[in-house]
Amino acid sequence: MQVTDGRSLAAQARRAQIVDAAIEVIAAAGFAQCSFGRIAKHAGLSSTRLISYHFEDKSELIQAVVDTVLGEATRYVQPRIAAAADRRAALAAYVTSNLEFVRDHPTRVRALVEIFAGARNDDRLTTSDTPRAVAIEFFRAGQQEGVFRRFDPEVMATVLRAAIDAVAMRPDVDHAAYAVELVELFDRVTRADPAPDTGAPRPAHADPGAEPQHPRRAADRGTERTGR
Amino acid sequence: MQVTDGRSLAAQARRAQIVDAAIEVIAAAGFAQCSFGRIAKHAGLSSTRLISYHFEDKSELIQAVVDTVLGEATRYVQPRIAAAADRRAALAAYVTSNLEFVRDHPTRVRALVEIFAGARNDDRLTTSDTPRAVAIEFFRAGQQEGVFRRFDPEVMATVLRAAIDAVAMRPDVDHAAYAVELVELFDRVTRADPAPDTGAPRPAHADPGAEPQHPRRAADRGTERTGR
Amino acid sequence: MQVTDGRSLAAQARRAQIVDAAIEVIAAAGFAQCSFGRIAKHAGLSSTRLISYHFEDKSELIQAVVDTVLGEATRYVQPRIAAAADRRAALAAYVTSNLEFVRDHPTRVRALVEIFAGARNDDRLTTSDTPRAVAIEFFRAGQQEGVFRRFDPEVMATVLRAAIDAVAMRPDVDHAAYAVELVELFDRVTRADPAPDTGAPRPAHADPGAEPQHPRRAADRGTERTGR
Amino acid sequence: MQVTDGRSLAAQARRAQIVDAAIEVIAAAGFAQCSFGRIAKHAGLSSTRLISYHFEDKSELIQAVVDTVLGEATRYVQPRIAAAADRRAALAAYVTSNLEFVRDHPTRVRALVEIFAGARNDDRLTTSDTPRAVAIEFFRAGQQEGVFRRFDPEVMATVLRAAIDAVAMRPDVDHAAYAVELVELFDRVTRADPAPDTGAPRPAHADPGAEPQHPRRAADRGTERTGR
DNA sequence: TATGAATGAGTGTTCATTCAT
DNA sequence: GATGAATGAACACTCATTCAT
Repeated sequence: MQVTDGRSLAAQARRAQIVDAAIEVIAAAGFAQCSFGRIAKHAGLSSTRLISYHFEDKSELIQAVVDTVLGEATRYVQPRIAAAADRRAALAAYVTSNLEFVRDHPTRVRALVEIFAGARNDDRLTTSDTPRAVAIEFFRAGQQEGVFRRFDPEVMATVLRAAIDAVAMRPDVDHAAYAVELVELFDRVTRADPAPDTGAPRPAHADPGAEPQHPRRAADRGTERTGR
Repeated sequence: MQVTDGRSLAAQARRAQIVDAAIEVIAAAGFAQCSFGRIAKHAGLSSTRLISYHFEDKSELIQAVVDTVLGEATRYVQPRIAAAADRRAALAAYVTSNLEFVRDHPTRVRALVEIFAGARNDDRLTTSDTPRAVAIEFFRAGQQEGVFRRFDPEVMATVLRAAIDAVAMRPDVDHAAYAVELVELFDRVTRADPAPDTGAPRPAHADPGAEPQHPRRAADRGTERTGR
Repeated sequence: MQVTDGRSLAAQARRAQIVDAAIEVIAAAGFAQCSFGRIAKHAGLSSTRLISYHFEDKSELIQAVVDTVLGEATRYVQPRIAAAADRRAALAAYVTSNLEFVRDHPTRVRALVEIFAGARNDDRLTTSDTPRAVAIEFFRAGQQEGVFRRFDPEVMATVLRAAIDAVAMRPDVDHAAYAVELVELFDRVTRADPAPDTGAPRPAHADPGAEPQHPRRAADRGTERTGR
Repeated sequence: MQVTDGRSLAAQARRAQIVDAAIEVIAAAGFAQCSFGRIAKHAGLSSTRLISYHFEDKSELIQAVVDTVLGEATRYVQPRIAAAADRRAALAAYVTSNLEFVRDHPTRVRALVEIFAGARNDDRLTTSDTPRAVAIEFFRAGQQEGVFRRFDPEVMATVLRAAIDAVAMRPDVDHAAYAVELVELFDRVTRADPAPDTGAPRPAHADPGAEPQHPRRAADRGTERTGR
């Protein structure tokens, strides 16, 4: 009975099996219909007792589903962001790799979205590192670097996550095309305005007092755009 | 016993009372927890029988909720869109009035979003005129007029609706600020690129009143689009 | 407001309409599923209140169904029996006309059979002149005339009624063929044995002390049989 | 936890207890009134939950009732038929043993008849080997052997079954007398007519042991039948 | 580690009936 | 003569959970 993280290997395998069954049930029938009975039937277990044996209660099972899928997604997306040459490429990588993960694991992502949509506060889901929070931080950093224009990072993060999650719920979507569109969309809407070549006053919403944008980098981006 | 639309006034009032109670229950506890029992308790009814007396079915009640809220929203938003000077102003009016409706009726919108998120296909909700479909048509028309750049109208509509609906689920949001941000965001991301041949400076916000859209220019942009 | 039997013509018509609807519901869905709600829906009534207005309670409605159909059947069958030349022809007429009535009014007979099969003692159905009682009397009379052999009239009546009622529940049956078979069957099984041409003792079950059978009539029947 | 047929002994006992209670409720109150609540009360169970725990469905419970009683009846009747010297004796044994079973287990047979009368097609009862089908086959075989006269086996089987089932619904009946009558009745109505060419006297009851059936005679009767 | 048995609360829905016009 | 509104009881069924091995 080898033990890691306080659980034997057999128990870990059982938990994983149950989590997988739960994911499939949720994705197929929705969070509301995800009962121990359904999961047990889907997993071929003789009784629901096996589930309540391995999980303290239902919310612990749901928590395990969230942690599992979120972990997988993070392990897929993060290195692709880290490999990006600069922050704008990172944004593109973020969108692209997220949509790739959705494409490759539609069931798991659907389950996640269903849970986030259906769970209530009293279900006591703890998601310390919610994707939205990560995105907010990402945009804030980009703005401090002067790569992104001035906008409310929370709003933009909300829109970004909503746009990605929406794909998971539309099974008919062409992921590749959607990805191209979304990359273009968020590139347009986040990029800093080009430095005005005349002395004309800047548009009101760009705060002149903020970190000035490096002309060189802006120019780079300009040509980059032209080349597309 | 005056009768409109085939139902007595008393019955209409009861139905409205029940629909309102259902909305509040759904917004507070979620679609999954919206049972006749909860609704009856919330509305102070003596038994759930009163609900099944006035509604054939649970799905008929949910349908009534959807029709009610969707009707209210449409009656609020549509005249504001119609009053806009041109399509880009209409887009701003769309975003703004939608967010105003969310701000003024957060409970009702939350209920609607919960239903759309939680309902499955076999719940047979009939929403002939789903908001997303309306938005798709809106963007398509704007592209034909040459006011919007080339993008996939379905993707854009998905993002637009997702962005608006997301607000309803975040009760802490500053609606006014959010509205300003979203207007700016969707203006940037939809507007047609400036004609590349003139070096003339372009105002950051194209004032629709100052620069009337001529069919000819729309045609120009058309060729421009073709060149991509 | 003309009145017969204590009820106005309009009320009589309504009652008949409701009775007809009840018959169709019972025949189609069974006695157990025959609820006021179903009847009202089938008859196109806006509420069940109309039914409970015209009938004291459910058992009165069922009683009305029984009386109606039983009356119709009696009015069809009785003259045909009365027109028969002798009792054996009357038996044939009984079987034949009963099956004709079943053929022509399958729905009504089905309803009747469903009621008799499904009703319990506490449903307080009063059928003073039940078909089985009539048949018992018929066989008893035939035996006294010496036309029928010795058998238990109750058993024979039970079998006769069961055989006829069974047809109503088998919608695929060829009524004409069934009628021919049943006539032959009950003729064979009821007819008095031919007078033994030897002095051999009669079979045990024929009580020699009972009314002697008229040789002439028995002979008639014998030739009649031979001619078939 | 010994296990037979995939169920523990305890579970089998519980199921049997519930089935027995269901039988008694159905026989006493009718199929329509057979609810989980009534069964639970009759069996002294604390809640209906115990029933739905041991049976997937109400229809599974009813199916269990049918299988149980039909199995018992078959196990009683079949060896008695098999022990009969010839087919006519088998017919007598069929009637007699059926009525004996009815006499000894009136409640169980009543329940069975109630179910068959009250169940509808959508109750999806699977009775592959319905008693009527067995009877049809029995008569067909007897005709091929030349033991039975020409008649429609389906009609005869319908009458036979209806006659037997009717007894179960008449609690006041003298089973022994009824059995004697029915045996006589179906013997008379099924037996082949005597060959018309010989003037030899024919015993009222053909003793099967005395007059062995020769294939040749069967052929004779075959042509005789063709002549009708 | 696993599991069969049991359970009370709650689901939507149907029922015949009563009340008040 | 007709009807809309209301109601308590019962229906089969599902739920997560506890008990006892």
